[in-house]
Amino acid sequence: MPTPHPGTPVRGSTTGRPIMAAMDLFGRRWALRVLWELRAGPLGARALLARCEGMSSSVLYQRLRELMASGIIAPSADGYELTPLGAALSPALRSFHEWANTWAQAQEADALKEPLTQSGGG
Amino acid sequence: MPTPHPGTPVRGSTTGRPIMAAMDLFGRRWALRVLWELRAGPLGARALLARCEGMSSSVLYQRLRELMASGIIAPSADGYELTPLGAALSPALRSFHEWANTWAQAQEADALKEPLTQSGGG
DNA sequence: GAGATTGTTTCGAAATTCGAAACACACCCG
DNA sequence: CGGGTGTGTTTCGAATTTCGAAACAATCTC
Repeated sequence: MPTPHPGTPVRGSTTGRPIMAAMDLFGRRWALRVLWELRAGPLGARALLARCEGMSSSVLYQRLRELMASGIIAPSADGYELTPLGAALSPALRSFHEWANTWAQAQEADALKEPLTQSGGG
Repeated sequence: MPTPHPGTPVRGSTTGRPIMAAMDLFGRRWALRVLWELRAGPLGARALLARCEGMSSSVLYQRLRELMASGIIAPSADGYELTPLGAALSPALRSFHEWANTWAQAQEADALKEPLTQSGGG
């Protein structure tokens, strides 16, 4: 399970197109979440574990290694922090966040339209 | 492994914050990739399998079920297609794509700075 | 130097994904 | 109608990934 790099074949694509390498990297459990938690500033390993309920430390360190190898995060005095490259992901994460809110609204709308789980919807 | 929904506890968060549900959903292998492949228009299951080298059909159908349950994709006459909600992910995917290109450039720059794997860099 | 806090690794168990094969259904050709 | 071909989908054992809990190391406090 090598860390994907742009320009190198990855799982899902032999071409090494950067977007494919990125999707291999971020399609791993907790990878996006770790970046999300680091967006506001550095955090230590145990702080990250505390914020990501259910993440096991073995996976955290696996992800940290991968993200460091990718140049997205780096160790700092206060734990781990986004590098400039990692910070460049912020627009994408923000866009993601906005979409998630749209999603939530759509689900609420659906719930109103389909009160089928209750007998006497009103 | 229930399909995550905004407003409902998911792996990694009991709060059900939409962004957490989204990260649970998209942090599964091939999920982002399937959306990426569908961004330009509908594709059938076998076409998706062909585009995603190495994806097994069992996982494809698992992801398709989850994405349908989430209202992100829907069956169409030509296979599967993004719903309006799914299409709303395009800005995020595009932003992601741009970042991946930045990443690739950063890696090229690094390669020039550290010709340590060759004895007589030049 | 004992206790508390954080960083990190280890390892068996559980969950996920792979990989290949099979079944079902429609379509086309003769 | 009978046989190929192409697509959609499910199944199941093997391989990989993640979980979960524990342990060890290093730092800081008192």
